[in-house]
Amino acid sequence: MNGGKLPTIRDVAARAGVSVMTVSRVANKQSWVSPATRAKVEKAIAELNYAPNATARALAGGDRRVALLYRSSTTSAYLGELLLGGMDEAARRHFHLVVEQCESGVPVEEVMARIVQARLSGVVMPPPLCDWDELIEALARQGVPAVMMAPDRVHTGLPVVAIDDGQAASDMTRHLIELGHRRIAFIRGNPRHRSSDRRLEGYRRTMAAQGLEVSEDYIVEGDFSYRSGLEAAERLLDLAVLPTAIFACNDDMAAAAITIAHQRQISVPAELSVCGFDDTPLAGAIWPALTTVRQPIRDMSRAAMTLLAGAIRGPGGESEGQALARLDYQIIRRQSDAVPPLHQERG
Amino acid sequence: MNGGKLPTIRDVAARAGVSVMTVSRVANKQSWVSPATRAKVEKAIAELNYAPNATARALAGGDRRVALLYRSSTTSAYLGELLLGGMDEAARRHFHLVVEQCESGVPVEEVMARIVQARLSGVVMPPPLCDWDELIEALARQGVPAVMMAPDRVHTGLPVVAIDDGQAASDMTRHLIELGHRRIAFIRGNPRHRSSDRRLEGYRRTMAAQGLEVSEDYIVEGDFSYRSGLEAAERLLDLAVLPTAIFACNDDMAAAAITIAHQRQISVPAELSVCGFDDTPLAGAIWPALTTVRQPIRDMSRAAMTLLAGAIRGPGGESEGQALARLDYQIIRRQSDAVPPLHQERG
DNA sequence: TTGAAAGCGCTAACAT
DNA sequence: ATGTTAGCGCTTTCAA
Repeated sequence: MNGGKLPTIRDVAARAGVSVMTVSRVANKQSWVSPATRAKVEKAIAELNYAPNATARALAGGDRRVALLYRSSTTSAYLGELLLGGMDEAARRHFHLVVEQCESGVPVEEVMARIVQARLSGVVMPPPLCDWDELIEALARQGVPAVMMAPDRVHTGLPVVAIDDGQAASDMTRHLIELGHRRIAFIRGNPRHRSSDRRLEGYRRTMAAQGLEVSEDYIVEGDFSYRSGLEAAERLLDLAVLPTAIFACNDDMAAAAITIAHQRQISVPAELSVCGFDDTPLAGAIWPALTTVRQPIRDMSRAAMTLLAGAIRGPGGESEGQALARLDYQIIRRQSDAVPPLHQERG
Repeated sequence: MNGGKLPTIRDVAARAGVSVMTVSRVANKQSWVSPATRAKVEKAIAELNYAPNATARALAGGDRRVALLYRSSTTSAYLGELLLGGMDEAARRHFHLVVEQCESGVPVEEVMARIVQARLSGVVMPPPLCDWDELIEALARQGVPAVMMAPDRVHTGLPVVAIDDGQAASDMTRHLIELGHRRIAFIRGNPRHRSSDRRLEGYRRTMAAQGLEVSEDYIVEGDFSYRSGLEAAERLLDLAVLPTAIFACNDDMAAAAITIAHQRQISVPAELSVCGFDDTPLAGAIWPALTTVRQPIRDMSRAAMTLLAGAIRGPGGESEGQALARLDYQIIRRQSDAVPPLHQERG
C-alpha cells in the first residue's frame, strides 16, 4: 500500500502504464479512449480501489457548488424533504449541494455577498424565499442562476417548479361538492403568499362553476399557522349558518379547525368535513386523519436541481431561458371528509 | 476588478505588500503576525472583499469532511433537525458537513469503503445507526472517529451525546403519579432500541418507588410507529380494568392512543391522560395537544459535532478517549394530561 | 516575524 | 487516441 494513503490518479496511471490524463478520461467516461487502454485503466482502478478526490476535482474546475437556500421559518420536515430530494440529483450531476440559511432581516446585499463568496453557481429557492423580489432581482443582476420552488407568482425568465395550486384546490372543492356539500368554507393562508390566492381562486372558480354562491363570511383569513387556524375556525363556527365543510389552505390550519370542532363537540367528519393542503406528517397522525392535497416536495426538489443544472452554463453565458416543471399533486383521502349531515338523513 | 473573478489570496498579498503566507496566517488567525502587518492585511482583505476559497483550502490539507450518516427510515423532520444543529457547528470548525445515506441492507464493508473513499475524517451517527454494532466495530478498526447520538447502549471508548432517557421517563411517571394516577400503562417502543428499555426502566423504577404495583398487562409492545400505537392502545383499552393514564414511548404512539380513545368516546384528558416522548411537531398539532418529553435534537446534533471535533486528531493519532454529553430534556406540558376521574369526584 | 518554494489531486488546453 | 504542460487557491515545509 501507499503508506495508508488513498491511491491517487497518479498511482492508477503508473499501474496501468498510461498517463494521468488517460485515467482522468476513463474516470469521466469522456472523450475517446481505446477499448484496450480503457480496460487496462479500469483494471488498475479496480485493483487499487481508486476513487477520485472530489475536492481536487472541484478545485481544478470540474464541479460546481449549488445551494439550497432556506429561511429559519422553514420547518425541519420541509427542509429534510428538500434535502432528500436534492441530494442525489446534485450528486449525479457532480454538484456539491450546500445548505445555506438566508434570513429576511439581512439586507439583500449581504446575502448576495455571501452567495458570491461561497462560489455558488446556482441556488434553489423554496418558499418563502422564492417570493423575495429584491433577492431575485439581485441574483438576476449578478447572473446567478436560480430556480424557484412553488413561488407565488411566476417571474418571467426564471425556471420554476410547482404544482398547479389552483387546479388542486379546484379538484378538492369539486370532491367536496360531489360528496354533497353546498356550504363550504375556506381558510386562506398568508395574504402575502400568492399560492394562497391561487388556491382560493381554484375554490371560487369551482364553486361558481357548480352554481354555488359563496358568502364572504365563509372565507376567512389565516397565515398558515396552527394558531391562526384556531381563530379562523372559531370565526367560522360562530356563524349563524354553519358550513358543512371547511377547506383550509394548509394542514396546520385544517388540524386547528378539527381541534376547534372537537372542543365544540362537533363531530368530524359526521357533522363537519375538514380538508387540508400539503400532506405533512401531521395529516396522518391526527384524528380523524386528514384528507388533503399532497405536494411532492421531494420530487419538486429533485426537479429543481435538474432545472438548475440546465440553467447553469459557462460563466457569463446567457441563461437557458424559462423552464417550468409542473409536478403532479395528489388528493390523499383519509377520514376527515364525508357526506354532509343533510344527505345522510335523506340516504 | 480582476476580470469578474473573485479575489484570491495572491490579490490580497499584492495589495497589502506582503507574501501570501502572511495573508494565510492572518486569515487563519494563526501564528505570530505583527500588529502592523496584520492591520495592513486586514485592510486589504476588507477592501477586496476577500473570502478564502473553501475548496482550495480543503485540497491543501486544511479542512476536513465529516458526515452525518442517516438511514432512509429517518423521518425528514428528524433529519432536518440534525442538519440544522450540525451545520453551523461544523462550519465554525472548518468542517465540511456532508450528508450520507447508509442503508442496513448494504454490507458493512461496502459502507466502510464509501466512508473511506469519501475522505471522511469523522461521522455522526444518529439512531438507529448508532446501534449497528458491526458498523461501529468497523469504524473503530479503521480508526474513523464516530460519535453516537442517543444510542441504546453506551459503547466504551466512544463519544456519546444523549439525554437521560430513564430519568426523563421517571420524571414523566412521577408527574402522572403526582396528578393522582395509579393505573398508568406504558407503550414500549421497538424492543431492539434499548432507549425504549431505558424509558421502561425509568417508568418501572418510579412506579415501584411510589409503591405502585404494575400489572404486566399494562405494559404493551409497540415499534414506535403510529400503527403499532393504534394496536397497543386497543389492547390497553380492551382491558377489564382500564388505566387512567397511558405513557407512550414516543409521540406517534401517543397520538395513536388518543385516536383510539376518541374512537371509543373516551375523553382525553378527562377520562384518560396520554403522554408521549420526543416532542415532534405532531405533539402540538393534535387535539388535545400532547404532554411529552422534549429531546433537544438540534442541540444534540450540535454537541455531536463538537465531540467529533475533539475526537478527530492527526492521522493515526490516538483517539481522545470517551466523552459523554448529557443534554437536558424538558417535560412539555400541554393538554393531554389531567387529574384522573376518581380524584375529580373527590375534589 | 516573514517569505519562497513545493505541492495537495485533478482537469483544461494544447500538443502529438 | 494519448501524452505534456500548466495551473486551480491554498497551506505546508523550510529558510531567512
